[in-house]
Amino acid sequence: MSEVIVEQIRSLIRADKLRPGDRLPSERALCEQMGVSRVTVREALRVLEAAGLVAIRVGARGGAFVTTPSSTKLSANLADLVNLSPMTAPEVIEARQVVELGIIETVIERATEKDVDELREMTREHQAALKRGEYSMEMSAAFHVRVAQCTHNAAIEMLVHSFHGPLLMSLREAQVAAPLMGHRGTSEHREFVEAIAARDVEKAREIMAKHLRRTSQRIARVQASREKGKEV
Amino acid sequence: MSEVIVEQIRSLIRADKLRPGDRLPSERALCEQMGVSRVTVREALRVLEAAGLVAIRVGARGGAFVTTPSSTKLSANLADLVNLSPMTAPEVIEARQVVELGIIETVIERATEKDVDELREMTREHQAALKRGEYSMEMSAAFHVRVAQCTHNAAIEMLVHSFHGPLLMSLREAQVAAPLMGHRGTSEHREFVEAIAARDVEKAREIMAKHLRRTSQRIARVQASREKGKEV
DNA sequence: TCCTAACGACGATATGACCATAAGCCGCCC
DNA sequence: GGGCGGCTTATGGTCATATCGTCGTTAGGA
Repeated sequence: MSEVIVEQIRSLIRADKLRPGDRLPSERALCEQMGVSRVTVREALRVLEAAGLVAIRVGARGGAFVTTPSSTKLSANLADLVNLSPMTAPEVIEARQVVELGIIETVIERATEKDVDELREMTREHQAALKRGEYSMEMSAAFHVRVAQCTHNAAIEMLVHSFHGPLLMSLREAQVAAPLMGHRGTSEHREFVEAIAARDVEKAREIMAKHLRRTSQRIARVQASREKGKEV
Repeated sequence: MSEVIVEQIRSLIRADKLRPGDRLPSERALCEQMGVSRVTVREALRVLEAAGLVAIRVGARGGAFVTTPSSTKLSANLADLVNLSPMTAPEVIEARQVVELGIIETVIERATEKDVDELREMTREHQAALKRGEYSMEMSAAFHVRVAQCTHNAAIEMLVHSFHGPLLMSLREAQVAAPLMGHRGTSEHREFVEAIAARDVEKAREIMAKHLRRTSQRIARVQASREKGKEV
């Protein structure tokens, strides 16, 4: 079975026998090596690719390369869960609130001067973009991710990153990206950064709580109107 | 490309044209329908299967059935990320602490009588198992997941559930499941349940914080000894 | 009526062939 | 002599066909 091949390669990667950037043998070589047909090997590689463990390039010197995994695939899977399972967008938002509020203390504790400077720069750019009418949900998401990076904890960063994918998609699907009310959003971002700079946990919590509450209300309205649309 | 097929089917599922339990056409039928070969269709189905969107059964009346997605696959992916990416076990634990402490307020707000009763029953069973020498990490994980269920939020539940998978694996790999120090763990669990029953947020937080701190120290020791083992 | 054996539908795998792509090489032309 | 374009070749992508294992299903016999 091809599942066996998948597990075999996966464990090779886990055991550090294969490291990110390494190239696996060619499909034809793997066939021979494992004693199976090319179809089977290909199915295994496809699964690994879908899991984000390898990237496949075509052409000469192509093949399957071990990748340093990222949260992208995870985010995509999460998006599926949100859309297909008993998990609803409001629930995801609530989870997001737990995380983003929960990390504030750590953020304030660990944010470096560089972190704060970059956050300030980011809010400046966002407000400029807003004036040009180019402010987007992606920028807002980027801000929240950058805040999470201040924890200097890859797991937390990934968590926040993962949450934004599904939410963005949820909004995009509903095609309501236009009326952003970005003014209050960006100025809240700026206030939040200053609270971090001042190492004021209480204030930062307060601002972020308000900010997330507004966002969640907006998404709730979107959700409601979409449900309504379904009924019609 | 088979990616196209994947997206096509995926969007069919998203658009509710295909619902959980539905059976997709047979491979041979899909070939004809999409104008591609069986290999291509199979690769697409394998990817969907790996993503947890369909389950494939063999034999007569077999085929690809749309599944109601669960967090299982997501959890597996998360485990990969933990093991393969710059993300370390201590980082995951910190993230877990953020979530499990962050939800306490919600847990206390929403826990029903039934929730509390079941938690009490669970701790009783666990203490009995401990006396029989059968207490395991799985039981501890189950407790934390059950607590998360009290939020009645599928996203949060999945989050906590996902965290325990990688951590358990991390411990099992290091083969240190034996010396559990389960006595303090289970009694802390019991105290925690009573704090929930009493709707005492502060006390619950305090107990859980202490509990998680002890667990994280234990895992840190495991990590340290494993690193040491690697060097040798 | 009930049990069993043959049938058919369907996925799993194998084989061999051909196409598309892209990197590297070599020769041609300036 | 150097730069550039076409050729070579390794490699993934796709296809057609064939065979096998696994099941429901069903028909025939006890």
